[in-house]
Amino acid sequence: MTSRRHTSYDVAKLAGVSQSAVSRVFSPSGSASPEMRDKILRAAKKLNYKPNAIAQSLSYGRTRIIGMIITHFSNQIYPVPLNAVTGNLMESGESVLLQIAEPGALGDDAVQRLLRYRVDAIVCTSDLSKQAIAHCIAEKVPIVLVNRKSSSPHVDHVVSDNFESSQRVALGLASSGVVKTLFLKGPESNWVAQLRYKGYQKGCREAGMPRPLTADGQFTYEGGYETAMKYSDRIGEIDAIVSANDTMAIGAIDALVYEMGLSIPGDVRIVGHNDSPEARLKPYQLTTIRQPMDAMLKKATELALQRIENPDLPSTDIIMASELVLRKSAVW
Amino acid sequence: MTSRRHTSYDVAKLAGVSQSAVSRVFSPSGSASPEMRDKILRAAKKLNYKPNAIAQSLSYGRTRIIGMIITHFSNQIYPVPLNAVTGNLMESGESVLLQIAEPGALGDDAVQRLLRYRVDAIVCTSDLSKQAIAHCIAEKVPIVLVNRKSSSPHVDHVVSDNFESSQRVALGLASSGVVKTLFLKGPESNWVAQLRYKGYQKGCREAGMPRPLTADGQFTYEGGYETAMKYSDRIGEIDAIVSANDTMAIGAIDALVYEMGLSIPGDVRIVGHNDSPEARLKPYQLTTIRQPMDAMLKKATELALQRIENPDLPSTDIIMASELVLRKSAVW
DNA sequence: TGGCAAATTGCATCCGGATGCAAAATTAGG
DNA sequence: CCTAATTTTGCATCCGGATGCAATTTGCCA
Repeated sequence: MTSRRHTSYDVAKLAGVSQSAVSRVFSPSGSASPEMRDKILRAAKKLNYKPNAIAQSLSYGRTRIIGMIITHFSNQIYPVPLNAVTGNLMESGESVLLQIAEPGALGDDAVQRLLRYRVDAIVCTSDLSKQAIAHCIAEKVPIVLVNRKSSSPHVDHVVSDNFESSQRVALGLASSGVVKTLFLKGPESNWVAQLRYKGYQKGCREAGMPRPLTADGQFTYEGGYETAMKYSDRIGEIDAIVSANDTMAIGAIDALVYEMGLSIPGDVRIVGHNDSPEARLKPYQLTTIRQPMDAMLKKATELALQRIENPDLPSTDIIMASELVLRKSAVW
Repeated sequence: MTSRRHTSYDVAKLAGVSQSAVSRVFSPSGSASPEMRDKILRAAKKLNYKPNAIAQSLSYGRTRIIGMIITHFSNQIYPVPLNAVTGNLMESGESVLLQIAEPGALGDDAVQRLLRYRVDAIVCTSDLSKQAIAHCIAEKVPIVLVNRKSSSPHVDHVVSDNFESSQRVALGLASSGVVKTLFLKGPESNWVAQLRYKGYQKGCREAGMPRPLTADGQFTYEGGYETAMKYSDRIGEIDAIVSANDTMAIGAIDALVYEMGLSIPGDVRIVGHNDSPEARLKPYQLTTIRQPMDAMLKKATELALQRIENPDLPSTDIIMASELVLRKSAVW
């Protein structure tokens, strides 16, 4: 089989018509007579012709590609329901060009690469520099940040109510008699981690609880595990541990229950954030805050698609309500 | 700011040279005098010009994009270390166009979309029809299957030793005195699931164990959980449960330990496959088979890149050794 | 059946860079 | 200092489709 890639010219020649006719038959905006359409479609089928999306992009001025930047956490994939994104986009005929950013770092390189491919928009769950965002704006590429914040007025945001939900955790715990707590923080540089911490502090103040003890668990299992071990002698004074994500909470539980022989929620209550898959497992039954990541990403892609159509829309900030998932590890 | 997208023509005009000069300065193969290079780079910087990758693709005949098709499992992201792929590719200047296929279905649509974008190669962890593969071959797009098998001689494969590793599980269990076992199967249509089942059966035969009982858990937590519950009255006769993936094994453990009050490995031993993140958690400590998914994907992208350079290489089948991870749930 | 509007089709050009070829400029050698 | 070899640079064209415009055909109605 000597087949090379067939083009609209090949189809045109085979069907005995002009290239523009072929183009028109394959374009929703073009029209053609029934016989012509028929002739061309037959020829196209024979050659297994499909329009070259790259060439289309070049003349159409749109690639129908959405750039997506996600962070991966050390040895664990960032639990982004990617299918929420791609599923949503596939219906509108868009594809996803993926970039993965290191957890701490800025996704600036990723942005550059995406811009070079002239993606129609960028959905990003990673930190970006002001400059990177400025580039997107200058090139008029809409950008939607998911659970991140930028000060630029030209950027859409989709976030969950991180501050308020953590605040409510404090109030809830207080209502069940908890007084002394330990808060497991995420990385300083992480906006979400900070909000959850601040929100929890505020909640403690409002509830009349003392300032929580705090420790930095870097969002990792080991961070949670080791923090718990470090507090082993003082654990008696602590009524509850609140963790900025589930991974650290799971680590802490493993230390408390399986190393120190404590029982949960009997000796200590635990609350996490994110409702990750482990949280619902029988040995944990972790009370946690579920952010509707699925819906958030779906919304983010919708916003992106909207803004592609209508670039001058005022920028939108969407805050989606998290849901408290009360399981056995802490109840109120 | 009225900025539109700047092109090589804009840069050329600003620098007072021809467009081809600009192109040459930005192309590794092109050469230019130092002053020209300087003038152009200055102008380019002023306009923040970067070559349009789409336009480059069109004339270069390569997109520098790798298509990737992954499956997602119901409510859980397929645990593909995507960063293994993208990290590897980023170094060679390639990007990833992502498609997500439904678990059962064939990724044929995904292939079509990728072909329309003229990706340089496809890496796929999903099932594909013969026809889809034929299309790739006809269009001379290299395709690498990860943990799947096709009969086509033009396709590269990277798989783990699914059959042999499951076989070894049987021998290992037998050596520790296990006789009667239950095997938790994955979906019929899944090639990996089948191999693990067959391998385990073979191992049983070799070890002189009776044929294992079998149940279909569809690779899901619920599948494992419910199967275990169903066998609750006969669980006394069973020495060990072997599961074709960890998710089902975890489900089974939750049922056995937290519903039926059994102890592991005291009453039943459990073995899983995949070494998923949950497997190492304290309450499970699941003995499992770890396939080097990271290395497999890395190898797959390497193969793809190689074949892009040299399409006539004989096709390669790589089988990577899995590793037995002995934890508490079963020891030998 | 003539005449005009509407639909069909093809031609030419554009999208943004890459590159073969030839003209112009530089360098080297005698 | 002049010619030949070499480098630098620009012109023209190509990659594969989309589309405005004009030419051609078809259809409709009087």
